[in-house]
Amino acid sequence: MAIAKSQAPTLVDVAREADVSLKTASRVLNNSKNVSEEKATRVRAVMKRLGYQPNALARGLKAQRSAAIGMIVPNLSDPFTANAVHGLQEVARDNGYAVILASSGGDVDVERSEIQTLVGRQIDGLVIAPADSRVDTFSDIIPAGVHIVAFDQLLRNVELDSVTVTNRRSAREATEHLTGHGLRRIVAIGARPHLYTCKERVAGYRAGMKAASLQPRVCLVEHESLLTSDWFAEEVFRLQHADAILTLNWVCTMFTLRGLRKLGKKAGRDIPLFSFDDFDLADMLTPGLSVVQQPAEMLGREAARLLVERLGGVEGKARSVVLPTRMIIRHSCGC
Amino acid sequence: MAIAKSQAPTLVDVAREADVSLKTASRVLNNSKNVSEEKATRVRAVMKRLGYQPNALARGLKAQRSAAIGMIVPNLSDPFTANAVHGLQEVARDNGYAVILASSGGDVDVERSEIQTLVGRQIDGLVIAPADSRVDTFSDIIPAGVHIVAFDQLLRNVELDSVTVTNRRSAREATEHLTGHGLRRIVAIGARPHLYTCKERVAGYRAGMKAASLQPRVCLVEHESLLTSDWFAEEVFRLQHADAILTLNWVCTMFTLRGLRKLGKKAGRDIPLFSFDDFDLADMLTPGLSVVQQPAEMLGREAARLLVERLGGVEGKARSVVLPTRMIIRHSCGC
DNA sequence: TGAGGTTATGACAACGTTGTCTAATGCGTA
DNA sequence: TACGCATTAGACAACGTTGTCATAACCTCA
Repeated sequence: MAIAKSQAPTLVDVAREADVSLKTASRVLNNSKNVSEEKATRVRAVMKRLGYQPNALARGLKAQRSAAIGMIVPNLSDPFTANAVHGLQEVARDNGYAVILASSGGDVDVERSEIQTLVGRQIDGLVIAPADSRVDTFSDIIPAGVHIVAFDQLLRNVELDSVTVTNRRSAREATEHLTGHGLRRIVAIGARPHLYTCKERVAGYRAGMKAASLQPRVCLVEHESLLTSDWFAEEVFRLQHADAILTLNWVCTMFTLRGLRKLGKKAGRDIPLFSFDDFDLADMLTPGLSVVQQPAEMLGREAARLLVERLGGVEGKARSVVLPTRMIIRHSCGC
Repeated sequence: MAIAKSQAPTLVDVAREADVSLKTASRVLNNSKNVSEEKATRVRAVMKRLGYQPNALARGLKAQRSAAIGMIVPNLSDPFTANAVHGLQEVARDNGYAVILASSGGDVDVERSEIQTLVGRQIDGLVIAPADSRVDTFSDIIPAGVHIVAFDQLLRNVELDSVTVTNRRSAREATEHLTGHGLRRIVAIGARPHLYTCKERVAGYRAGMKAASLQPRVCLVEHESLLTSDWFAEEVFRLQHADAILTLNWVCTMFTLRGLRKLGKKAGRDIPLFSFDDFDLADMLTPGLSVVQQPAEMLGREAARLLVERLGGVEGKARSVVLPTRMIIRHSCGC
């Protein structure tokens, strides 16, 4: 193991070594004016020699600003989320912010407690994919001055900066694509109906069905894990007589593919399927999955951008970034 | 928007409101002894009323301990990594640690600079999936007292706590499974040959081939993106006359599936394939992909556990946790 | 020559918390 | 009564940094 410093050097050490006052060393560190070139050079040399690294805790304490942002996601295992965090993290880093990650597991209470922890860490801003879109369950514990960006989901009755996709339109277009194939008993399958994305996508689906004068058939469950093969047999096939399926998020798609297979039905071949969220290898399934692709990484980048701008002093009312999705037509829809 | 505190209350505010000294309030906060039940109750009530949240920056500064750990990963978009971070984050949280996430993109220089940032943030420990296993490129910038856990990769000539899987044995078993099918010209395809995992898996593959008295055929590229269909046509088929393929990580598998398809060959059907890393829907491909499944989330949990134990005061020489993988035989291997 | 301004420098306090030390009180015991 | 000891309480300094202010040296121009 390489030689490690037994004690990390502080600015006081630097100042002493360079034979200047603490304040002068501080000025050099911050590139302030009013430091002679001679001393500045000397200080910089000492910093380099000692491997000096400013203490972000002390800085943050003094400046009332931690240069860190929090991000709360429901579940990092979802590729959509993982890619979003990836994008967010890059933009944050490029702007000098660290990202403290927390996951709520979709539970409002966990979410709340994670937020409190983050607030205690003096985050400058928070990007949150709310676990429940019905009410604002957290603004009351976030001090003024900590900016919030709602990610993916929106909250009712709250004006927050937000980043979302065209959920309603995308769902409608996907639905219309299916009705365009002459399919009539199209069943929309979604989960966590209290989420904004779910509601919007259902609304888009309904609009698409209505446009084709078809009766909507919505099957929602509280949690994706309820999408078992038995459930499909009963709800989707016996009750709704499905002749096509629209899944409203990635996890639903997973469970649907598995549930159908257990019933001996192959998605796309035996029953047309359109789904939300693209993922690696969706194109390698047979038939390839037709999907509404969400720009996950870009969503993360935009969330970071909004937040960084706010932290940089941008004022004004809440801004909403709505990114378009992309329909990727493969073959599972019947094409 | 709910009413937000115009200014987050400090312990001084709490003490004043409760009419006790700052120190007494501090004692209550930390459940120290020597506080009368009466004052303790009063202080706790005030804390609750004001929504007091301790300032982690100040605490960390005083205690020389931030209760945060850093994690550096090459790429969060890889499901293996995402799941690992997920596991790590949970265990860290349950032990009172926040996770600051950084990604290196597999670049040693980026890695180094990210580490310096994290060190500046006074992280108590670091979990790192090194971007290059050849040399220790970072221990010199990490102060003594900051514990390190090597994740997934190992470093040469360095004794660090580490969490890895049985790379060599798993690769050997996968290889032997293929040779067991009577396949002879099995080509191993890997990327980033400087990584420990790659070397180990290649070694395991060689052992497996040797056991069957077969000539090893190793095709390594610097980066997965070089695995184009042209490359496959030339390297794998024209030069090596492959009659089966073993891919050594998830990204390789992605590129291989795509590259083969462009050549009009279907992995598993036209040419047997075994691969490292399971992923969602690997079972839904036709044929289902036979894989070496890595316990990604558990790896993350173990890394966090090792680190938390060290931070809790566990001494002694470096500990290596090696987790077993699981062979999931579907049909792409020829079964 | 001297008033007024600019530049370079450092002493000191403060951010919010906790460790150290001292003080005051009550109580049991010689 | 007087002493020691345990308990409770608070004053103060310190963690590492930066903002505020004071000071000294050096200009410039009348």
